[in-house]
Amino acid sequence: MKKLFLFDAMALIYRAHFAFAKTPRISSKGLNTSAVFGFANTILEVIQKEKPDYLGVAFDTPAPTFRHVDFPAYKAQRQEQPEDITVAIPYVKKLVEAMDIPLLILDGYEADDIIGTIAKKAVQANPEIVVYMMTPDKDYGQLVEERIKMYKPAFMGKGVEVLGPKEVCEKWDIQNVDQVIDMLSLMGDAVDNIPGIPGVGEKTAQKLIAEYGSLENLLANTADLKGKLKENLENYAEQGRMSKHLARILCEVPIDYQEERLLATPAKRDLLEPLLEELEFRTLKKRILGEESPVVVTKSKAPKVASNQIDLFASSIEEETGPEPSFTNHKNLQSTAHQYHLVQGLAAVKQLIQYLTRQTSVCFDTETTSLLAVEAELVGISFAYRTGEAFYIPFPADQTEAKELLEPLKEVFENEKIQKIAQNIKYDMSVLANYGIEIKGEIYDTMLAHYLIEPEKRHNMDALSLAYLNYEPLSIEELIGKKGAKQGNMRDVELNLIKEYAAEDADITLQLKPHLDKVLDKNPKGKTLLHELEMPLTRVLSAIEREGVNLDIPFLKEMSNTLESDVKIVQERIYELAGKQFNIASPKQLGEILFEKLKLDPKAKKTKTGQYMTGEEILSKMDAEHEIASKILDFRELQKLKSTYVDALPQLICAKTGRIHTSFMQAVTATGRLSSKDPNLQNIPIRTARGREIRKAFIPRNEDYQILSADYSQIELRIMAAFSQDDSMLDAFNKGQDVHKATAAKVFGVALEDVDSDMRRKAKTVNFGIIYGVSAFGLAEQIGISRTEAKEIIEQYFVQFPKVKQFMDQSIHQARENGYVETVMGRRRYLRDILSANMNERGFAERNAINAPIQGSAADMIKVAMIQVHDFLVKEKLKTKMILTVHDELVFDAHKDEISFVKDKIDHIMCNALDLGIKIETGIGLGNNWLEAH
DNA sequence: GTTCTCACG
DNA sequence: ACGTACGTGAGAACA
Repeated sequence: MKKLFLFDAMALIYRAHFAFAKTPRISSKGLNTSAVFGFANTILEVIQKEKPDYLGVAFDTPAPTFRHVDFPAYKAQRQEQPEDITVAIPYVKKLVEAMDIPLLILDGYEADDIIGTIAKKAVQANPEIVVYMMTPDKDYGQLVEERIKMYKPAFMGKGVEVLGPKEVCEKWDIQNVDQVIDMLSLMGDAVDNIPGIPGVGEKTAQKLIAEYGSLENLLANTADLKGKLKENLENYAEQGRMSKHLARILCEVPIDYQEERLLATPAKRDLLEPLLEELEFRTLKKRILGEESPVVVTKSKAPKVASNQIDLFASSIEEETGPEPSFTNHKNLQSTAHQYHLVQGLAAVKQLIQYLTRQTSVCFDTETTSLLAVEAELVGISFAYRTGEAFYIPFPADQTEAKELLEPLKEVFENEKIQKIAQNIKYDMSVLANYGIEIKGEIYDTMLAHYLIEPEKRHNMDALSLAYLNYEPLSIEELIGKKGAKQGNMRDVELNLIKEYAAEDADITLQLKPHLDKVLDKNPKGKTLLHELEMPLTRVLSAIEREGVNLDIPFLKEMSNTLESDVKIVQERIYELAGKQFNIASPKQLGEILFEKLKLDPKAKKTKTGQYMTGEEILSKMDAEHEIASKILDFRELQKLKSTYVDALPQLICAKTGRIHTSFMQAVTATGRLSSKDPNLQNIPIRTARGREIRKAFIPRNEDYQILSADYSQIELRIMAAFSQDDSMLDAFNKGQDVHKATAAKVFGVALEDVDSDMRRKAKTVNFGIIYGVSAFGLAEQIGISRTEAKEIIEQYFVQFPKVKQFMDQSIHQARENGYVETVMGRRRYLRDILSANMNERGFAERNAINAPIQGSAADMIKVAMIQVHDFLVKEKLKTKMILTVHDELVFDAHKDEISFVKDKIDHIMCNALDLGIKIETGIGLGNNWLEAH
């Protein structure tokens, strides 16, 4: 058998161009050679591997085709041809000429029509010939027959895909290849702007074609159907017929089939050599011209057929999820009589203490002047120990007097035998700590109890009261007004009103506890998490927050000045480039300048609200096109650093302590992580050189101290390895290998020492992707490769790490069975959309099913470590203090005399916090600021 | 108050 | 057919 290879040049050029979108090949003269390079590579690979007997390259022409004439909107919506492609086309033509391959071009016809015609004529003329159509375009499926096949070139040295009639039918799930046209006429084709029938996609089209065989037969029998589908088929019947007309590849192009013209011949060395030199394709040149005869006419084996690709998240679940679980054991407090007492004066307080100290469990709530615990002054405290009754103690504004009144209450708060219940107890704990009172004994936080029951719901007291007690408590707004400038002060609230409010809060919190316990008792792990993890952690967090962090203010002031002048310079340049002044920080104005005034290529669609997208991703793609793009990125970076960090942080220094005190939120994230706010100290810059500088402002309390930072190495990936028990991955970690490198070696099928930086980079991204619940699309976006290539990499990953795939499937399966997934310690995340018929929702839930146990287990681990490290520092009465936690990192203000001792102990605790059956490692650094400590 | 953009793990 | 990696918080613009 002889082989004829026909190339669809434009389709291959587009494919190559976008495959290199993120890291284009640029020649020293600034020419983007990605498309030419990709095309050359493809053609060369085919020649060397397949040794074709006949070759031809088909091009489209700018002249209108019958499709344009019959349907004016044809390809109208296609984005304008990228400049880089326009420039590439003449080079591709030159290349084809130099290789002495015939160009197949005819005005009024597209490449697919030409290829179709030649293919059909070739097999008719020569019974000894097999035609391979080189194209990534699925429409060619309609032309396939026994001796006409589609040949999809593949990247990365992976197997190519050859599609005969059987494969095409399988791919589309149809009976014969003619139905490819029917499929396209129904579902349409966005690329070619074939409209299709509204509301009909691949799945619906498959069903319809399976039943009716063809578009015509379907349209003749719409009476069988019902609903919207019927309506659309009837209303858009004509559009469907037009679509079919457009989708059909014309095999009667008026050209002759001259076999001898297509015969493969050696390249024209004198033309090819200078061309490759000009394009700076040095290695390619060696590959082609190094050999005597690059195009060899020989017999060859049939190409291998690649296995069918796997749809990662294919699922047949169609059912809707059931109703949300709700709590029905309501009791209406409004009808319940209550007694709220005002307790004024030392004598009355002492009397109350008599009652309180007889209890094993007491609920309390503090009223203060500020939401910031470090600055808050006590206005009152309420207590409750039995339902329907509560006590409110007002405190004098004079702080000395307040302390005096508070002193006897130590008997309650510092009593080890009394359990203290409160809503968001960390706040009350911190406020009381300001007055020298430590809450001892067991603590119970209704907010955290509910967080462990339903992490994604709201956990404020009003919501809990409504959900569990069917009662809407007095709102704080009724007392002091809404948040903001107009908000009043707790101190100014009338005594009887604040008594009702405060006492009620304690009463309700007390009543919530048994309801929450009842739910938690059904989940013993959740109960353990509350008492053994979250509650002890609350004390640690309170201590960290109160400790605060020292900031180098003069340094930040200096940095602010520098940033200000730099912003001005960049801003002036942008105005100059734009030709007018405008608000650069306004995405709306910026979009208009960029895409309307300067007419730059918007690269992406608009946002939902009809605005141009001007995000980092878009602008970086544009920076080759226009200087303004990179200047705007500079402006954004500088502006962000200045406003969010450099200028904002000094404002938040506490007057009392001279340090900054963040709040670590313990009941916010869906996965079990902490979050940090006011200020957020978990997103201090580190990725860019300029941003990183800000970390120099985080300094030890004085010269006797240093900053010590300890972070887990690859913690989420290790957890993934432990969960999946994948031998290769466990092995890499236990041998202390560079996992990303090891992954690259496996996925790209090379020896460990042959992994280059690009392969490692890709493998690293894939590893992250796995943790997030990969999609080919997401991975392609992330590393700037084609979706096909991404899909291949993912497939290869799962071949190499089969148990990882198994783990992912298992997680999703578990979520479907139970409605939730859980971490090592049993922290749950409910995934109500896991059975949703909506692909989007379900896909989201499925990715969460994979990610939540991993991210959440890492959170469990660092929380255990924090508790143990804190206990150690306290027990040893060390001066070293924990001051921050950033998901996988702990930061300490470490006394120099203690460093050597503390460092090893911290490392040991972190590495052994949880035993997952895998080696855990940390990185520990020291320095005179946070940046140096890394 | 919502949207966009961008900082972190 | 759709939109697409997981989890956060903050500042500025705009409605």
